[in-house]
Amino acid sequence: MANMQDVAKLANVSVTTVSRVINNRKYVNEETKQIVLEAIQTLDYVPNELARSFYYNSSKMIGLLIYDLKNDFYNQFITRIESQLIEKGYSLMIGTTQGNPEREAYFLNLFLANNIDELILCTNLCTQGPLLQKVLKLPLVSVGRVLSDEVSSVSADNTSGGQLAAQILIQNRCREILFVNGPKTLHSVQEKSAGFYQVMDQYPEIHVHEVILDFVNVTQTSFDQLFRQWPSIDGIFAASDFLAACALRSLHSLDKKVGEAIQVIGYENTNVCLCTNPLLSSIARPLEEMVDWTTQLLFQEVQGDKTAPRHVLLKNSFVPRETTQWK
Amino acid sequence: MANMQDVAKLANVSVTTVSRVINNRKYVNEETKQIVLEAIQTLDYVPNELARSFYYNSSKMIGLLIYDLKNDFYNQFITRIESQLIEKGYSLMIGTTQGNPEREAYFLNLFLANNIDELILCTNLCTQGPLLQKVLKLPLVSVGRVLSDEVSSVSADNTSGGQLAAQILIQNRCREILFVNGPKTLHSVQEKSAGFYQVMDQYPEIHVHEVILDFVNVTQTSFDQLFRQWPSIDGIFAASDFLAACALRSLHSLDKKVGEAIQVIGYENTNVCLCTNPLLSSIARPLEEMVDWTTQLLFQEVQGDKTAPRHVLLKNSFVPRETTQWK
DNA sequence: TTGAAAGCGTTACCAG
DNA sequence: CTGGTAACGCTTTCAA
Repeated sequence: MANMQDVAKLANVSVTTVSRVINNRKYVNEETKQIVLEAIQTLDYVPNELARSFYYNSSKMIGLLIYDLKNDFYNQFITRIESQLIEKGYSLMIGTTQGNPEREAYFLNLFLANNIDELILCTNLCTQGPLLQKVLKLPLVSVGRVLSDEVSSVSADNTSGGQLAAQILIQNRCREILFVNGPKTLHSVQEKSAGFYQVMDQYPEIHVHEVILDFVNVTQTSFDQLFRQWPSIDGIFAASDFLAACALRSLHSLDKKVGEAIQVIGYENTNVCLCTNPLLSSIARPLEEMVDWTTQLLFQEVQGDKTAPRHVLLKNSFVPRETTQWK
Repeated sequence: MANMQDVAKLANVSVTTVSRVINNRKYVNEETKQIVLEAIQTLDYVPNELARSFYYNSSKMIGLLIYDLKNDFYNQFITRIESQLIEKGYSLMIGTTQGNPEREAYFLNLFLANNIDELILCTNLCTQGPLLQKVLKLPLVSVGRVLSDEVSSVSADNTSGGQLAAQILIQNRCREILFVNGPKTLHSVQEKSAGFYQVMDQYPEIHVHEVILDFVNVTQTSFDQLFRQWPSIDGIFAASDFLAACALRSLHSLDKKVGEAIQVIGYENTNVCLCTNPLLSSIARPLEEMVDWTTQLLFQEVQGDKTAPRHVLLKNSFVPRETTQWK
């Protein structure tokens, strides 16, 4: 691969001049510029970004740590934020932890060693000790959860999500509700519950059955049993769309009219909602707003304002589809 | 951030010695080593990977260009291959083209400028001219499609996928089949059709209705009309799982017993299959094999054997679920 | 077993 | 407007 020296030699100028041409600096004669550009063309010269990053000790890279790539929300998040970062001349380095502490440490070290300029966290951190200390020195933003007071964050208010679901079910005149919750250890689950019951507690005449199911290891049969146990359920709030999808299959085999005799609301508005039968109504996080805030906080931090972490909390919204009736 | 000099100074040795310690070279006294390691500890020193890459003119990075992150198959692909590459000391730099030629060029240039060591292509390329020339000089492997004779590739034989679907439907005694195909411009679609008809043409008594639908802009209503037009359809082969999911919703509203009165087979075995009602049977690509071959070809190429591109063609398999009956 | 110095490709500074 | 040179952090070679 040709380098700046080669170009300089061919164009009969100094490397300094070549550098000036490449970076579009002033103080270079138009004619000289043309000669240099030609030389660049004929040599197929590409500036070595590695050398440049090395010199500036800044890679123009932003690390993004995430649990995995399966999540629809974070997929859309990545797509949108990547476009915004490209515009600012940055690109994304993505690491998936898979819930594996070693992978987490591996990627954090990789990010650090590659001098990423900023860090976006889309997952919980289990790293401790010196590595964590180094990470916390970076400008960073946590997305979807508040990690600590010191780390800026952008998240959606799960409490409002729970409230919203409760309100919709009540509006739709449900009287006996199945609340399919996730593991209580998750902070998001706790918030969701809190919001849900905040509203429900105002309606003592409405009965709520709460049940805790694993988000991934669910099958239709888990629900078959529940519906046999409580046959007069007329509303369901599921803590994930996948959970809701399983419920729908069970309801179908029991010949219940979903959207009429029984209302179902999922959570997170993933692509699952577009494949179920009937199409699943769900609670959605404000994607665009979250991305825009993340970008803003990120570059606010990079301005050196590392002393003032901010926590942005946004509202969820309801996306009606076929599993809820609405006027 | 501390650098090697700082460590050397603190440990009262030369940078050379520090370098030796870091890289676990021999010819360094055990005591000296301990002193250096301590210095590294106290200074929180992290070797600057950028400087190292710069020196070696190799980033230990592998570029991966992909259409987007929504695809379940490629998500799993990335997850698995990333683990294999990490083991070999490489990491992944991911670029999503979104079908945008500018984005494609942007990422290819980014990869080139960052001296990626190898390239994995999980999408078609529309880049031409000098950029393409530079890209083709890299060791690269195309996944999912044969790009050209000169580029090694790993893909699944869509012809076999089409054959497989036809065989299953016939085994299950379908007599009037709806073949919901995608746009003929796609190479994969052509292959699939070829395989499907290769088998079907041997059974003149079976009737096939072929219909071409857009993979993404489909709704249930597209199917409502088709089933009204051909009410005695008893088998469906859809060119994508999403297409099949839409068909299922339509069948449901028409009260057809799926899996009994009518058999449905999707394509690609995405997570969609786990959300439909009933659960969708589908044709799957051999993920593990594809990843393993990709890794192998990649490192075969990097050994300098750039002159002998190989094309690996693997077989698809059938994943039975609830939309097909089977003994 | 250790260290001094050259070199990787680029940019910034200072002289001309 | 142009060019020489130091500097960025690390590895390697060669000499001690």
